[in-house]
Amino acid sequence: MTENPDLREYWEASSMLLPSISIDCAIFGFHDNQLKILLLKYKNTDFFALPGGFINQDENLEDAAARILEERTRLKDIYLEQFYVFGDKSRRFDKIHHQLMSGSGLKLKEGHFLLNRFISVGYYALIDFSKATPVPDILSDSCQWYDLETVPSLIFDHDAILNKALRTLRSNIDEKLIGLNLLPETFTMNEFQNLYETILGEKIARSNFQRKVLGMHILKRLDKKITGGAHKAPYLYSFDNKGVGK
Amino acid sequence: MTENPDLREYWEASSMLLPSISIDCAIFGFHDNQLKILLLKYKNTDFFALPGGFINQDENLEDAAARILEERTRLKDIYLEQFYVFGDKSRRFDKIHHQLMSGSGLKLKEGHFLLNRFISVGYYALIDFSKATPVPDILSDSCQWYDLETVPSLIFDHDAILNKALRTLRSNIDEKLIGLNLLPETFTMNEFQNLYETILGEKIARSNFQRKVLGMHILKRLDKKITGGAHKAPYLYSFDNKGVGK
DNA sequence: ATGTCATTGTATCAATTTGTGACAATAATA
DNA sequence: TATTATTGTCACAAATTGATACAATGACAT
Repeated sequence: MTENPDLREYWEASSMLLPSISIDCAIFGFHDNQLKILLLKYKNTDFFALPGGFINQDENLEDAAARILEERTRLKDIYLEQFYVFGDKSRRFDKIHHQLMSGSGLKLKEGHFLLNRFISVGYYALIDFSKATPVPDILSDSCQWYDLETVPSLIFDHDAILNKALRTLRSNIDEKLIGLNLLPETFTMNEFQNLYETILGEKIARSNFQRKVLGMHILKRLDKKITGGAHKAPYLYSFDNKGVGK
Repeated sequence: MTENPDLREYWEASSMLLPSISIDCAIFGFHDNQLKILLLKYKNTDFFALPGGFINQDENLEDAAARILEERTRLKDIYLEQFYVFGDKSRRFDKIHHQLMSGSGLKLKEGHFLLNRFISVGYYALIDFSKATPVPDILSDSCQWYDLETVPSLIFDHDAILNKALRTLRSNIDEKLIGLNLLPETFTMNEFQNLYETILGEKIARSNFQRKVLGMHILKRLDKKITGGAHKAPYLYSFDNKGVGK
């Protein structure tokens, strides 16, 4: 039933993996003033999920998360942060897995490791949207960005996972210097403010925002200016990496 | 070599457990104006560790943490919070486990589950010191409170775990209403302030602290007063549980 | 070139929050 | 009844945050 050698490999790797543990990644990007989330769609189904994976026996948890992220985005050395562990006993998704597999023309043998209960470590990643190259995994036919406003509903308990990721993102917005990872190299104050407003879901007074972030001394003002519209040109900024942030 | 039936049971339960995953608990109490941590000392060794355990196949992660906590303190329904997952590949503690076991007159067979790599979910618990009854586990001869100022060094990576727990506790002090769980039913403003100062490791101006916490509207002032010393008697307070906290 | 336009950078003042110190009130003790 | 140490509260200063105003300035239209 499975002739594809990649699939075979995927299948038989389970003895190299730590049992019972998985990783799910909420990968955030920012584009067109919208916060985006990267989702997989399983082949021949309408099932969406957060990218995830497992941990190799000889791999650090952190490295496994980074690897999973790299596999879906082609990006290395990315800001990643644990946000929660999902460990309910209901996290045995055998029925859904059977459905997902049949979408790929596969049948899971009884006792297959995917049919077990998993405890999943949630990581969120913040990436520069323009640099990512979304790559579907072997069971999915698309890996795409979705506006957070209009996310489809997700399988497993991934709705809850995404929700928790978002709440953590919001509450970390100041201390974790989130802009640094979601914005491109250079950006205007306006773009930075839009990111804040989008994550927090509320408007911020322009002049106060400027005062606040300049007061943090994390920005370097570039003397160049941008060619925008019929109005005063804004400065460009970049983050001033003096030992801070990723 | 092992004749003790409890030990036998402990031994053979491993097939009921989720493999590769453990839980470690940093259990905090507050007494004599000191923040305390509950530690186990392994039998016939000088090895100290945070209380920990494993997750039953049919048990929620959260419930497992609560059970482990209850086993060491006899307390149910306690404030518990995840703070981090420790997942380095170096977390295979076979050598130390062999040493620990020989303290209990035991020898681990090759392939015993304890000799594998574990990923550990860290929980911290806040408890009312006066209500806890520390209970050693089957491999330890003491379960005792230690001043955080003078904690002995811990085995495995438990020093790092305790450290992370403390940092999380500090940064959560305001939003998580930590006093509610560490203080007895009723307490004076001074005791509350001492708790804050101890956790944060810094002095707070008395009048500001009072203004701040009263402004939170989480305290109920009890009209009674305490019999203290030769000075004005302070009010007693209790937490005003209007849907907040635990 | 010149004037118009929309947006930007900064200044200003009000409102709120936080830091510091002072002081009267008061249980227990002498 | 006076003394003492601590408590609850207030009053003011300093700092932070919120709201608004306004001059500066690229691009475009004329």
